[in-house]
Amino acid sequence: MAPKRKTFATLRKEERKARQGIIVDAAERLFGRKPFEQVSMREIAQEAGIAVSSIYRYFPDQQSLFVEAFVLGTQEIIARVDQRIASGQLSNLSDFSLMYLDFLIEHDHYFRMMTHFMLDGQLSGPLLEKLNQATRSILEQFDRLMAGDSPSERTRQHAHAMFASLNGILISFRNYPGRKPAEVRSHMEKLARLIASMCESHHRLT
Amino acid sequence: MAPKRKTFATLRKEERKARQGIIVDAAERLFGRKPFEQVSMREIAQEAGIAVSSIYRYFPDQQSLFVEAFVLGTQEIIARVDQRIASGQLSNLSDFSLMYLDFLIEHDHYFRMMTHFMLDGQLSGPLLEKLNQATRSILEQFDRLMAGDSPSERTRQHAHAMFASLNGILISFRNYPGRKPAEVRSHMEKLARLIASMCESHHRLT
DNA sequence: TGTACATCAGTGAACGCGCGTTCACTGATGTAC
DNA sequence: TGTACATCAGTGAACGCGCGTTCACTGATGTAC
Repeated sequence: MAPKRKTFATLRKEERKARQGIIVDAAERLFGRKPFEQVSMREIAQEAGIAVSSIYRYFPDQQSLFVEAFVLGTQEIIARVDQRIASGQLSNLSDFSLMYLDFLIEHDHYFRMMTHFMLDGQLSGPLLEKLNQATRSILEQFDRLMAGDSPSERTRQHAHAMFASLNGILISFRNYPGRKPAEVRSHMEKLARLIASMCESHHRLT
Repeated sequence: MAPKRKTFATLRKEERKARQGIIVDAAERLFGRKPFEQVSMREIAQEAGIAVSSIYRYFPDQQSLFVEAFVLGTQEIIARVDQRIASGQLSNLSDFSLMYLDFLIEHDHYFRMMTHFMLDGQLSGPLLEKLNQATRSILEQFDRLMAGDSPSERTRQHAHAMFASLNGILISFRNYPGRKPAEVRSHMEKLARLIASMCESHHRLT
């Protein structure tokens, strides 16, 4: 009895997870179309092809749903980076920075959420913990790449500086007035490369 | 008749400006207490000691009022910087960066607004223009300080990088989990100094 | 000086809207005996 | 195999709230003759 029940129960769990996924996917599709703060539960329901009230079977409230979407995004970027590092691309800081930048330019909604959560931080306990974990993971990626074999306080600082700078570039020039998206992007990349090289040489020399 | 009428009219204008100022001040006081997106017209009215509908005698809508508050903030920071530069303090990039940082840490609501507008950019024409002008002014300050006597494309890039990095520091570590405000601040300052020195030496050397 | 009129600050009450969330219910599927 | 019961996905309609904004009005002050 125990194994059989377990299998059935597991299946249920999996189906539930799959349904949650459908809802999150619908939300992310909408995030691609408009600022995520403006996406309502009604819209998500419509996009997912279900009733509004059904969403509440899978998420206790709107914030949890949004945080879930954010966390999935984080996992995606981390997986992507890990893979590239393992395959030997992404050896220097400049490449890594560009990849981080490009990911966030393309997944703009994800960047918006990140900024929004960083700016507000009015989250209840467990959600906040999830988010901090996500941010920490990203920071560690920077850290690992710069540290090479010997992590140190100094390296950690450079990693922080680099992380902050890239976020700052994304914030500060995203609405660069009078520029086309492609121009904005190339300007951002130029700046990222500049800072990365500054950071690298400084880290090497001192 | 012409001169007399003019005087009267001018007085009226000035009184009007003064009343606008009272409303903006009330708003800013509230911004110090809670995130500015959460400040409602009703609250501002109460804080200013007037009726809600009275606000609409002085501002066409909420957004204009907020933008006005933001623009005044920008003017304040620029005036402050100009003064210090004129008086000979603030000769190097590091000092300048720290001052910029400190201003935004202390006027947190101002930083929030800045980020919010940068992130959204869903403003109608004239308001958008006002904001861009404000941002440009700040960027020019960076530019002027680094350029010394010979402005160049390269200098401009370094200024941009510095500007972005500082904004990024403010965004990325403002909710550094488990740190007290004083610790956060000193961490931010450390990073700002690090980047400024990287930037300075790089700009000098190459 | 007195009178009729224009201007404008200021107001309380109401409008209309969109939102997140809850409720009571249906119907299908699985479980126990 | 049949029956009574439990579980749970899914739903449409409604609740309640807070918000920005508008409206019709009052009363004070300035202007013209």
